[in-house]
Amino acid sequence: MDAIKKLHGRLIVTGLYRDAYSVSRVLSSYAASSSCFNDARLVLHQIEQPNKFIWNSMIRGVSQTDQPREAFSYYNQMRPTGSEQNHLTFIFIIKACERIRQIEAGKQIHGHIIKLGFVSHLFVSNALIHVYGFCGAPELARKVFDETPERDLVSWNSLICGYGQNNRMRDVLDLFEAMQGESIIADAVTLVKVLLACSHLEEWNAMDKSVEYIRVNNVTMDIYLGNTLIDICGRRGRIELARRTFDEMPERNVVSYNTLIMSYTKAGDLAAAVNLFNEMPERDVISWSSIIDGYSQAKQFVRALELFYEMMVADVQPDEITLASVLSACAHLGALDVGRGVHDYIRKNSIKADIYIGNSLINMYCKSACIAEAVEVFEEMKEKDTVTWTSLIAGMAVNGFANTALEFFGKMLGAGIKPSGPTFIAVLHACTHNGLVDEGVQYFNSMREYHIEPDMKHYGCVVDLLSRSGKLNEAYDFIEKLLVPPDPVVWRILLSACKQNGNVEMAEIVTKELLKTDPTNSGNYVLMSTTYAGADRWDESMKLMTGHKNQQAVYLDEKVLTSLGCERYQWPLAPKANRCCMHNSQAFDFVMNVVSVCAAVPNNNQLEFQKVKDVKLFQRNSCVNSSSCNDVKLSGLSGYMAVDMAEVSCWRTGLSSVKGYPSVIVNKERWVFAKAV
DNA sequence: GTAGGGTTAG
Repeated sequence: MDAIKKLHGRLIVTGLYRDAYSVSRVLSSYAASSSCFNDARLVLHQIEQPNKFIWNSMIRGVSQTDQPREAFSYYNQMRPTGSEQNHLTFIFIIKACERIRQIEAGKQIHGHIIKLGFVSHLFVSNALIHVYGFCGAPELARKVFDETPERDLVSWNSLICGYGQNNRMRDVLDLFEAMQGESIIADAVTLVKVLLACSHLEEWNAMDKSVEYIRVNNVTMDIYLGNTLIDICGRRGRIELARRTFDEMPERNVVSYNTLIMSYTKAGDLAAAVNLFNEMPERDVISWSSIIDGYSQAKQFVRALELFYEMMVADVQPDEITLASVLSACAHLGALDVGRGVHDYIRKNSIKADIYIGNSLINMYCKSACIAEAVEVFEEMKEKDTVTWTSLIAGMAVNGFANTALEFFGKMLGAGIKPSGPTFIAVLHACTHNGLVDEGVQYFNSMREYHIEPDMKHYGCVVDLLSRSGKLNEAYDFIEKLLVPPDPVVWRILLSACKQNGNVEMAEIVTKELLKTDPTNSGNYVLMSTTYAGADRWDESMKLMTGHKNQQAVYLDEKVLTSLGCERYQWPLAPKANRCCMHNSQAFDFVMNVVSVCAAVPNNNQLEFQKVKDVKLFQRNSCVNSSSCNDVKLSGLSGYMAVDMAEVSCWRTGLSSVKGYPSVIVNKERWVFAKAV
């Protein structure tokens, strides 16, 4: 382009700028580059009688800018100046129709083409086939295709692309068949569309045949075809075939790498994805988004955020897809500060705030207990779907706004938004946290009216609902009457309610049930043991505990303990002791209690999150029982928070279930039980 | 002097 500018300058200096040939070369080069299109406009103004070459250059050029509509203005200026359109004029103006996606414009141009006798021009009719397919009228494309006297491979491909564009996958495969009937050899372009159609229709036989076709007919495996093959192999879980395709491709580009990275993360092979990411010669926004998403899928949320920072440092602009993924990582971590930063970034950089971004923001704010901000985002959203409503209702339900949650559920139904399974989980949580037992049961019974089949999570919610209000017998009967075998989680919810209610008898019955199906889960022993402890039956409690071997040393800094609010407990630690031995699931219990204490500090988010951060530090040195964590998530026990290996998210609540909750800790010598003060 | 068809993320 510098050379063109130089040439332009010389023309002006030497007075040759009126020389039609030289000037048109300069104009054509300017026009072909969308960043220099304005220079083309200026040059055009200097030309008294632009010829068709110049008009064509302008039409082609402007179609590629963000003002493709202007192409019609140049097209309409052609005739009065005495220059006539040629076949290229039509090819270029049809591209402009495609850019603005207006079929009416295409039809109008089609009329001109017929009038001026260009329909029989192969490239022109191919362009027509393509524009009709692209603008949602594959029938019209077909009509041009059928009526045209001459066809080539591009005619077939254009028609096939039109069907593909309009999700007419079956027609794509039919046309491929028809091609073979006419002994036309397909090329890479055809095969890209055919393979995608097979993948959409999950026609694996047809797909294998198409791959065979490529081999038999020596179809060139170019970048597009290779990338497509990697993609669909990856989606189908045939990761080794995807890799082989990648390795055998004569040429690769950033899409090849991105596609294979996504195949790996989908297959759960994060290490391979990371290796590939590190090997990439260049990375675009999709590369970064894919690897960030890969870390999130592997639940490595901290690492996901680190990659996001690296992306910013590498000066790659994140888009709405990246940011939605980053917000989800923030939500998992309860990283409110980062989440707010992302929200700011979205506003300041006019990132397209689509429904995914809105939903992610709501989720992030709700997981950070910032319901007011979640509502603000909700109200700003132009379009809302089931996820939008459900996220907000769930956030309200577990953050002490149960009534508002139910009110919003009513509004959701009123707005004609279909509730989903998770919506009912949220609604049942709201009832549980508000003691609305009968209403909760009614909601549960109404699920089938919305064609939603309750699953184990819903059963868990109902058990939680009944047992939290002391209806342990009803909860037990409910479990007994289930038509499917109850998940251990469901029993465990009841068991922990027995503990809360000090109902040792039922706890023993439930534990017996639990040990039948889930004997290796240390959480079961802990719950029963602490139930005994709560009833001052220390011998039985100790026996259960020490009989279980899975012990692990964890390091507890006294300062950390104090900063965690542990002074609320009677710590049997020697004054200078800085470590103690803790059972896996006691470590879990410990975290639970501590976070509950944090959660009970009203209106002090900052304090709360500071503490949660420390809990994370603590957690890193311990082995927290992850199945217990899932139980917590499901049941909303212990102050409505969730803990798991890689995350701590803390939801504040007005209730404090801490009081009277026995905490089990241990000193160097022996297990000691301490009761909450 | 200017030409037509295809691939990746929630």
